[in-house]
Formats: sequence, C-alpha cells, structure tokens
Amino acid sequence: MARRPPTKPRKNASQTRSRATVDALVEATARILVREGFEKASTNRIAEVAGVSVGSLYQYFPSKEALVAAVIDRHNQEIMGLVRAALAEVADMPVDQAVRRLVTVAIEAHRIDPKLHRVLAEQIPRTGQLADVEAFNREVQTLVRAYLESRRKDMRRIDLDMATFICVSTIEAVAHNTVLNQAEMLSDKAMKALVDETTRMVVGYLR
Amino acid sequence: MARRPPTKPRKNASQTRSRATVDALVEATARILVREGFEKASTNRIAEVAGVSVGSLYQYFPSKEALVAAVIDRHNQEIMGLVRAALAEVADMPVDQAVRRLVTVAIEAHRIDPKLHRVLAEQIPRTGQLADVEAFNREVQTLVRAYLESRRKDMRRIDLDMATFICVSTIEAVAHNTVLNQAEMLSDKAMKALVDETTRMVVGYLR
Amino acid sequence: MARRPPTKPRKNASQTRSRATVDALVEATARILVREGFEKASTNRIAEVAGVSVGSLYQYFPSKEALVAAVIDRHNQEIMGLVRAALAEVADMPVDQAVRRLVTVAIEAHRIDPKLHRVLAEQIPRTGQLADVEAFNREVQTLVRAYLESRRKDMRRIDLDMATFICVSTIEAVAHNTVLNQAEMLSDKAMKALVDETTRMVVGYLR
Amino acid sequence: MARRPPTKPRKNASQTRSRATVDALVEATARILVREGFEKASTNRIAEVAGVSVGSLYQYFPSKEALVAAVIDRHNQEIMGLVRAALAEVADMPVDQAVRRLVTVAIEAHRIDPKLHRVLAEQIPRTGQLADVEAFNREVQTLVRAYLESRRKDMRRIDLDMATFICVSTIEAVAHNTVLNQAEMLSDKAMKALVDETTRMVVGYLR
DNA sequence: AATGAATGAGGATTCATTCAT
DNA sequence: CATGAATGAATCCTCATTCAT
Repeated sequence: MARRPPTKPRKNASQTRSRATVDALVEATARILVREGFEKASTNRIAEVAGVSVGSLYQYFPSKEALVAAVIDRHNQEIMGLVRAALAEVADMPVDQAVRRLVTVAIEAHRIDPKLHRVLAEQIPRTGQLADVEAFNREVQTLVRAYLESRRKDMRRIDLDMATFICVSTIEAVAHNTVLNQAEMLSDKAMKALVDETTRMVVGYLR
Repeated sequence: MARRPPTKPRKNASQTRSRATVDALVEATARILVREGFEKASTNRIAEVAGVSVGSLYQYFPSKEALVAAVIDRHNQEIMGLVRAALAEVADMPVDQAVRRLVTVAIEAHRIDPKLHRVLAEQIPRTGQLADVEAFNREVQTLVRAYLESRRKDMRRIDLDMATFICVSTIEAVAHNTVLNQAEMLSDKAMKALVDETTRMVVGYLR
Repeated sequence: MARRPPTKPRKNASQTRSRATVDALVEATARILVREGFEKASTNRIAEVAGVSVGSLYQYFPSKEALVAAVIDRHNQEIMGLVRAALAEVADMPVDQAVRRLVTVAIEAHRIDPKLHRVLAEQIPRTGQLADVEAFNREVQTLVRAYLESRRKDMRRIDLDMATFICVSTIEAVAHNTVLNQAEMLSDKAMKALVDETTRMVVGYLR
Repeated sequence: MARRPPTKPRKNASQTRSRATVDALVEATARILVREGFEKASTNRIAEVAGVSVGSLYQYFPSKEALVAAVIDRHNQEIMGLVRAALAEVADMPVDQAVRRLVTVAIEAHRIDPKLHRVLAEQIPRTGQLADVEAFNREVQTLVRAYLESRRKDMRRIDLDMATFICVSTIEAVAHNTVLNQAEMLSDKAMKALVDETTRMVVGYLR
C-alpha cells in the first residue's frame, strides 16, 4: 500500500509493444488476404506489411496457419459479438420480432467485412482450426436453442434441436449468399424485402 | 490484373486412349483429394496414382488448377444430373410434393460423395473456376424458378426471384450442413424427420 | 532369344544421366566439405557446385543429411576396399607380417583423402548415419577377429574379442592421429619407423 | 580468410554474481548438449535454461562458439586434473605400475561424464577451439614423455617422441572406444581384464 | 504422344546477435 | 548490468512446370 507501483509498470512497456506487434501482424494478414488473396500471403510478405521482421512474426505465431487462424478468430469474435448482443436483446421479444432481429444481425455480421468473409470462406484451406469454427457454430446453436426453448409456448410442438439446426442454417445461408453473391440485394429496399421474407419463412415454420 | 493459369482441358480427348488417360487423371485427383487432402495433391503424385507420367498430365491439362477444376466439374455434373432429373420429374407435381422431392434430392446430391464434397468445400482454394460454380448455381436457380413460375397459381403473391433465392439457399444449406456436420441425422428416421421439417418450412413459406 | 535388346536399353540413357547426377552431387558435397567446411555445405551450394539444380538434389537425396551420409559411405567403402583386400592378402601370412600389413593399410586408408577424413571426423555431426559407421566398425572387427582366430596356435592364450578390440583400436588410433596431427611423420623414413614400432607393439602383445 | 567469431570469455567475472551467471550458462549448455544434443542448443534456449536473458549471455560470452568452447574447456580441465594428478602420483613408480595407473585414469577420465564426452566427440563441429584441444593434447604428451624419459633406464632404446605418441594414442583410443561403444566392458571384472591387457601391451612395448 | 529428369523460383522457418528500454 | 523484443540473413525443401529424349 505504501509504495505505489509505477504508473506504467515496466512490463507494460513491452507488453504494449508486443500487443502492437501482434495486432499489426493479424491486421496485415487480413489486409493481404483481402487485397491479394491467400496465395500471396507469405509469412515474409505479412511481416513486411506489418512493418515487422519475419523473426518477430514467429515470436508470436508458431506458424503461418496460426496467423490465419488468428484472423479467422478475430473475425469470428466480431461476429459473435453482434450475435450475442442480438440474442441478449431478443430474449424478451416475441418470436416474430426476435427472428427479424436475428436475420438482420446475420446479414450485418456478414457485412462487417464482406471481402474478408469471402476470402475466409473461399480461399482458406480449413486445416486445423476446424475446432474453433465448430465451437463457434455450437455456441450459436446453443444460444438460439435456449431462446427457442424459452418461447416454446408460442410455438407448435417441435423437435427443438432440429428446429434450431434448420433455422440457423437457413438464416446463415441467406445472409451468406446475399452478401457474397447478390450485390444487387444490398439496397435498403431490397434488403428490407429480403429480411421480411426470410423472417416470414422462419416464423411461419416455427408456429 | 494477375494472369491466371489456363483452366480448360487442352484437347478434346476424342480418341479412346486419350479419354482413358484423362479419366484416370481426374479420378486420381479426386482420390487423392479425398484420401490425402488438397495439400498432398501434387501434380507428380497425381500422375503417379493415375499411372501416367507428369508429362502426359500436362498433355491433357494445362495446369494443376485445370485438373482440380475438372474434378469439381465432374462432381457438379453428377449433382446436376440428379437435380435436373428431379426437376423434370417434379414439373407436374403440386408444390408440396415437389419441394419434398427437391429437398430429398439435395441431400442425395450431397451424399453422392460426401468426402469429396467436403474437401471441395473446405480445402480447395476457389481461384479461377468460380465461373463454373456460378454457372452451376445459375442453372439451379433458373430451373427452380421456372418450376415455381409454373405453379404461381398455387402460391401467394411473391417476388419469384427472391423466393427462388431463399428456397434454394435454404435447401442447399440444410443438405450441406446435414451431410457435413450432422452425422447423427443420417439415420433413415432422422432423415425423414429432417426432410419433413424442411419441406414444411419451404412449403409454408411459398403459400 | 530372337529379338536382341537394343545395345543401350532406353532406360540406360536416363540411368546413366541419373547416375552422373548422383555422382556429381556426392562429389560436390565432398569437395565443399574439404574446401570450405561443413558450415558452407548448404544444399543450394552443393547443387550449384554439382552443376545441378536444388530440385535435382532432392530428387536423389531426401535430405542434406542423406547426402553427407553418402559421402561418408563412399569414403568408408574406399577404406573398406583396402581393408578387405589387405585382410584377404594377409590370410596366410604369419602374425608379424600380417600386423605390419594391417598397420600399413590403416595408414594408407587414412591417407586416401586425409582432408576429407579430417572433416568427417571433426565437423560432421553424427546424427542418424551412426548405424552405418557401426556396421563398418563391426565388419572390421569381425574380419580381424577371424584372422586372429586362424592364427591362434601362434599366439598366447587370450580373449579373442578383447584382443581384437584392443588391436583394432590401437592401429586405428595410431593411423588416425598420425595422418591428422603428425604431418611430420609422413616422411618415408618416419613412416617406416612408425609402422615398425606399432607392429612391434601389437605383435609383442599377441604372443 | 573468413573471420571467425571471438571465442574468449568477454570479461573476467571477478564478482561473485558474474561468476555465478557464467557458471550457470556453462552448466546449462552442457546440460542441453547432453540431454537434447547440439542441434537444440540455441543461445536462447541456453539462456532460458540458465535462468538468464540472452542479453546476459552475450554479456559474458561473445558468441555461441565461445560458450561451447567453455564447456569443452571445463570438461578438459576436469580430465587434465585427473591426468596431472595421476602423472604426479606415478612419477616414482616403475613402468608397469605407472602404465596401469595411466590406463585406469584414462578410462576414469572418459567416465567423468560419458554422455558429454560423446556429444563433444560426435556432435560438436570443431571450428576454432582446435587450439585448446591441441594444447590439451600437447600437455599430455609432454607430461607422459617426461615420465618416460625419467624411466629410460628401465626401457629399451627407443625414440621417446614416437613411443609417447604411440602409447598415448593407444591408451586414449582404448579408453574412448570402451566408454563410448563397449557398454558391456564396464563391469568391474571386464574392466580389470581390459586394464590388464592394455597395460600388458604398452609395457611389453616399452621394454 | 509419352516419359521422367531437370528446373528454380519461392516459401516457411530458425537462430545468432543486437539494442532500446 | 539485465532484459527480451526485434532483427533478417540464411537455410532447407517443395512443387508446378518444361523439355530433351
């Protein structure tokens, strides 16, 4: 209590620096993936773009794969942020409003960084980090299922696991395909129609 | 504009022997993709497994990409075979039967060679042959849309393009996720329930 | 019997070429080891000196280690050639003449390529090819032991294994140290004295 | 003339703390060499095992080579301790007893740390610290030669330099090969026989 | 047409060493 | 003096592709 620690503890200096390096690397990786594609994302190139030496890259990431995994993770975290928030928000809403919200959020999530999303979906060989992606999927399933369960009385009798699976698959697919392949639907009007329709489908299904 | 390597087979393979060689190469590629993954699929390995020299490989395929594209194409043709047949078959059926048939066919299509399907979906960097995949998607959209149009009178007023988009996305996603991630749903009983539910959702949506 | 094979069977053309490449690589490796030391012997450098591409190097040798092992092997084969010949030659000689011959051969063997011998002894990390070196040692032990056994009647009662071990160790060490560290003993006169003395020691020991 | 990195410790390490650090570093190096081999002995790893930062390592040793040289040196000092003591002890003994003592000591010396001895013999590229090793050899030669000279009257007429060279080579080789390759001879009984035989050979040779 | 040896650019990774803090 | 983050030259190795035979 007597001696106050230095405002910036010594380790903090380096921690800040480390953190910055790590961030720069992940950011550089994402940038290259988006701008030049997976093939061009060599570790030397990534380090260069990050303004760091290759050595530093390997100080923080044990392999190229790990770096890409970090990019995926970061992207997934952002998406999960939206999804978790939406599901929290939705907890007390009736099914139709909730579904509409979720559909909207799904599209928003895919629009956080559509180019990155496309590259991750199309160019990244899924090898190893499958675990993470599955964990991500499981969490979404779990959260949605919990919501549906809480609303069971407003719905017809239904196998909750299957309903969750179908609804999540549907919403995800519509959002994914829209953002990746239907540039023309991204106008506000078309979007509204799309959300309406998708919501109608899912809600109609649930009750 | 980076120049991409050519993607179309170099010659028509009219002669029987040529044809056999081409087939052996495509088959070998598919086998390696399934058994050992994309990373192990080097041109030398492919030629070896095909029982041909690398030189011959390049006689028939201008690049590795072209070979992989051929595998994708072959797989897509098989799928399209099922889908086209189903849509022909379905032409005179009422919406509910038709949708049920299409859902069933979608799952069957994904089950033609699930391991290959997974590899193509997860490990192949989509670079170049996007054109083909999109053509494939467009054809499905067009065929489905034509069917829906012919049944317009049995359906509510609806934007046909959007409805097609949503339905196709949904069915494809359910089939895809089921085959790739839900091994437990592949029992006959679970399958039937899944088809029932998906059909219910889509049909409910359309009318 | 009817059709005579072509004078140079087709495969021979390439086999000759392959053989030449392999030889060039081993030779280049040896040369670099001798002239520039183990540290400078990078695979790219070796390929360059061999007048071949790195790719070719890896067509024939699975690793840098394998190449070095081949150099060691070649050197050991040359030595074993001398040693085997000497032991054959010696079979009917009395012990004193035989030992003299073996001592002489040991020195000759170390002088086949003293610089290479030094590098192999001093700079090459023994990792993996230990097996070969041990096989080599075992063969020498076996051959020498067989000779000693055949001369048992001319020798005192003695544990043959131990005697072999001691004699081989001694002769090898004297030859090795002479060639590597005693440049001044390589004059003919000094050599003769050295052989005399070593022979005297070993022969004196055996009877 | 390639410039070799410096090999001598950078400072005298007079202070206790410095001394402790230096010791820890040398000890860590030896430990890693023995336990994981030369390849794993990176400076960072050494520093880590020593519980010191790489920076500190370079405070005391100007290069990795210097560190390894220190390990070799320490090991050689231990050996020289034994050898010097033995030679002092032996000064007044007759040749047969003296030789027996020296043979015994040679084996003991190799058994001080057989694993380290093996690594130093087999894995360390001798580059630079040759000087030290040669100094070591020269000292042994000198000491032994001095002893033999003092016993000249008990020996036949003989070139002392050559006799020293042959005897030292022999004793060293027997000890070295026994400890490294003849685990089965390390039983007390076998050891005694081995010492007897080696002694017999050397003594027989000297007179 | 077929063969398979040869090519070599390019990529991932390591590690001795330095230097700002 | 100590620290450990940063450096980057250097190394091993792969693999799509070519071309002499």
